[in-house]
Amino acid sequence: MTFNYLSKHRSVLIYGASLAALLFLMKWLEWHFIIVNYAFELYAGFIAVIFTGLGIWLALKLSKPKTTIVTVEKELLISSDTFILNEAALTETGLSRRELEVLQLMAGGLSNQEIAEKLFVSLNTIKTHSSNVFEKLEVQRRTQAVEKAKRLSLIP
Amino acid sequence: MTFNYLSKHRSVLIYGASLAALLFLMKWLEWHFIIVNYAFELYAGFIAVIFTGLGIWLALKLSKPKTTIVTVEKELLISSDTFILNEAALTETGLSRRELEVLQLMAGGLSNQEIAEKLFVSLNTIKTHSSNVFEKLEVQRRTQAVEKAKRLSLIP
DNA sequence: TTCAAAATCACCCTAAAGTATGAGGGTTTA
DNA sequence: TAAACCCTCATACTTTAGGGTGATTTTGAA
Repeated sequence: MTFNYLSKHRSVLIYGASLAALLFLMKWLEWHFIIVNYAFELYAGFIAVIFTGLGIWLALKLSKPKTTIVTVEKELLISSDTFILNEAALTETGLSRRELEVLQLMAGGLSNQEIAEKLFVSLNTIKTHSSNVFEKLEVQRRTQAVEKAKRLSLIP
Repeated sequence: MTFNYLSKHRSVLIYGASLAALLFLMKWLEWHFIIVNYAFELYAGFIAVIFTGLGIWLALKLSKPKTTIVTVEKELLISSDTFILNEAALTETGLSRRELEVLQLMAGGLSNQEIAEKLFVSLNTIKTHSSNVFEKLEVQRRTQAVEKAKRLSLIP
């Protein structure tokens, strides 16, 4: 902002200085070569061209850039695969780390036996865990547990 | 494009005409009031100011608007709840209408007994259907069936 | 160090799920 | 009309899931 204002002022000053300088040049020429009379039109044309250029330069310098804002809407796919665990729901349900782990494998379609093998624990342990999961999620079956867990964003 | 070019041309023509007219005016003034000698600076200043203005006008007329492209990313939720059944996958798996129906209820977390009651058929019928579903989806358990069905967009 | 969860495992029992086979009745299609 | 599905149901059997109880060991925080 401040820079813009300064540059604006400088441009005007430079323009004024140029005008003054040219007039002095004219005066000087008038006294040294008496050609004012028979070449007035030439001088006028010369000044006209010069100051037209100056005007153009001034205008370009001072004019605010005409900005055409083109709004391009860009589609952003959300949610699709950006999974963020719902910490709030997790703490509210009171699911432990291990229980969440079992729940995830459950959602993957694994049987309790397969989960047990994957986690290197006994089948009974998984049964205990899954029972706890059902209780904490307030459901009766694993399919319901998976469905609810997905709704709560506990699993992708 | 063509309009722009024409307008450009017209501006240049107007500028040239103005210049010529001013020179003629000068000439006329020179002949009618012999004030050329003692007011040369005044004339020069006059011409300078006039053509500065002309230059500014020209520049503003000719300068192309600077186009700034602003990309605005607009979040668009897609898919989230716009479910479209994957007909291709449906025909490929060879699932019948009833089997798909059972699959949907299965995904809702219903037990076979509940599905049977909802569809007013016997538990055995649902067992048969679900067995067929598992076979056609090439899975062993209902949780796997639900998972695969969702992947194939057979169910929301 | 102590105490409370959390994790582990074992039994027992019931319920639900899944497999296999057969069979009757309905619709569609070559 | 026969073949090919589809829907229905039954019976019998096996497997898996789930509920209940109790116990031991780990672990993390006060």
